[in-house]
Amino acid sequence: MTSIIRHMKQIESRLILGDCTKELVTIKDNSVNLIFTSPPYADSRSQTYGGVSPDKYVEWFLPITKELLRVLKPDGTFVLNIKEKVVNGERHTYVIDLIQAMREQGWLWTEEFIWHKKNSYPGKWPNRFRDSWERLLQFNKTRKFNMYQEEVMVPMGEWANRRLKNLSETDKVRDPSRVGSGFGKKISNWIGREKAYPTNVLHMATETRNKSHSAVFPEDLPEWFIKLFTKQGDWVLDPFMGSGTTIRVAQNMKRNGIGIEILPEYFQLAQKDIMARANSQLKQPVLLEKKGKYETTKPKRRN
Amino acid sequence: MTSIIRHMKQIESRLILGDCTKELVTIKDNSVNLIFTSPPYADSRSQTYGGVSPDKYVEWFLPITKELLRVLKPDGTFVLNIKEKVVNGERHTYVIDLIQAMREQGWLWTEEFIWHKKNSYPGKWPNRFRDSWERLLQFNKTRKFNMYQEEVMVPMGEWANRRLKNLSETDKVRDPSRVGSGFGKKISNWIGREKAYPTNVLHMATETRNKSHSAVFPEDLPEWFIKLFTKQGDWVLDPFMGSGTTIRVAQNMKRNGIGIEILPEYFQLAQKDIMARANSQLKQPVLLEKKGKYETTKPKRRN
DNA sequence: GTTCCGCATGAATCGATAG
DNA sequence: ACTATCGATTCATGCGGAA
Repeated sequence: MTSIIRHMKQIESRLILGDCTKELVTIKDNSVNLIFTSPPYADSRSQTYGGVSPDKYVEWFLPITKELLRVLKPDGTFVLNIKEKVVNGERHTYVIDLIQAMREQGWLWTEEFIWHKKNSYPGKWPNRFRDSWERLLQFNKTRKFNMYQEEVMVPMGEWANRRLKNLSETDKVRDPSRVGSGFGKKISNWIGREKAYPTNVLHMATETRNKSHSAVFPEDLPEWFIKLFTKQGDWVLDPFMGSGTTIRVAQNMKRNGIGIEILPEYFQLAQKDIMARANSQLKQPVLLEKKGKYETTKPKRRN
Repeated sequence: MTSIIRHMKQIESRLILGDCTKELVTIKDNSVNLIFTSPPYADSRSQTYGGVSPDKYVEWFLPITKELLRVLKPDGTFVLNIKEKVVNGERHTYVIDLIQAMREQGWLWTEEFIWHKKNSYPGKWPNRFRDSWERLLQFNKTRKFNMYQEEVMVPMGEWANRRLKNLSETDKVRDPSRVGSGFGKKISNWIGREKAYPTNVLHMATETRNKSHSAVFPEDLPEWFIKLFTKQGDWVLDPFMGSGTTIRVAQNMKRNGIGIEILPEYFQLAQKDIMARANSQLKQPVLLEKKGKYETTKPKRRN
């Protein structure tokens, strides 16, 4: 089943109930600007998703990434939030295996961001501390991808105020590094700046807001990447939509969204939420289409 | 050339000038409790180390890890500080290749800690932000390894921080930000208060103190792992000693040390520093032995 | 002694330009 | 075309001198 929710300014959210291994074929080649997703981790959430065994994870995921490679625009980006499971006391290698296999498919592994989960659960095991970070793997199709770095700049700290008060003579000229790295500094360049570029470590708390879905990331996370890699009117895809965080954020940021979810409960949650937001934002959202062999929700149509 | 510096309580630091691919054979099987090292990264420091090309990195490193596997005690731990280079806009895979190759050698990849470099270099590029983290890969020989988790406990989060801040404002005690990071030396001040186990994300600044060696990590880093994986009298090995940070910290913490360094300049720095500390601590350090084909430093003997 | 403040420094990377 | 060098980007930290 597919719902297409049209918002103002021709922005729409297309929600698909189904298995992304099958539903991705309905998406056109080179049509998506950003894929942001957090697939079911191996063997986890087994009660909800059926679980994929760690040993078969790559085999299971590769046909999907192949389709993602097809639908992504050449200047688009794929951000994959993933974490390997500990199996029998050892970190399983399916994530690094996946990176290598995706490179063979043609993906470029351009970056690995770290999501530091500031408020991760307390707890430890006899041979292990709490795991409070996850990988955000960035893949691209080409080296010329769009990146809107200014959009995620952060306010400069107090440092600027303190440092820029009194400029010495060396500050006014470029001061080259002495170790031959070619790295230098020119302090006077910073005058008047209010913002600084971030790093590839993201400090964000986990969110517990949406209790009906077992694997929610904070809205900040997709928001940051949507800002960084898309502009208004672009297309954002989440093939493992869950309760719809990514697509909802995309909607709020005036990006078109395509979300695919296999489980009816989550699909309905996402649909309800996104319709409600469209409602409150627009006063005239339109549920354009709804079709499929099996109707799992009551038809919903407002104004 | 080898120097053996004996400290009080039978603690000694054995410093070896030479190539670790050759010198490791002098170390007995199953004799080391912790290996903590930061090998030269691919292609970096080429002016000093000759540089290993990313494509040949695994091939170059594997014979060394094989020896390390031999000398490590069954309940010991190997912590490898490493980072992949960006080559032609893409993260090179030599680090993940290495993990896989080491597993085939018999290593268990038990954990990956993240070192978040709070003060990483400035700079951004058209398609990349500053890289402000590094991997600390934990490998083990068996699943039953020693881990002294209580030794690295940190004050409880918010609660303790707030309390600490109030204290410091009224009493002007100390810089609270250091304590907040949880990994400083001031933790001992808070014994008896509420403590929590840390996570696998370590927030530490890179060090700018040691001007003669270009690639120093902060002392806090080896200190944390030495606390976690060894007790007094244990043996710590660093096959890429550099200017001796790991062995120096081990010495201060009353662990025996073995450090191997190929470059005479760094070796001498390490030796001088470790002798000096032994001197100041003990009043009676003994330089027990010094032998080798080539003497690169003047014999040094103090009592 | 202690606090304050200026200052040099560093496992970097990309694209343009030169050889 | 292919490789080597160069310039640009920009900030937390510890140290040391000053107050």
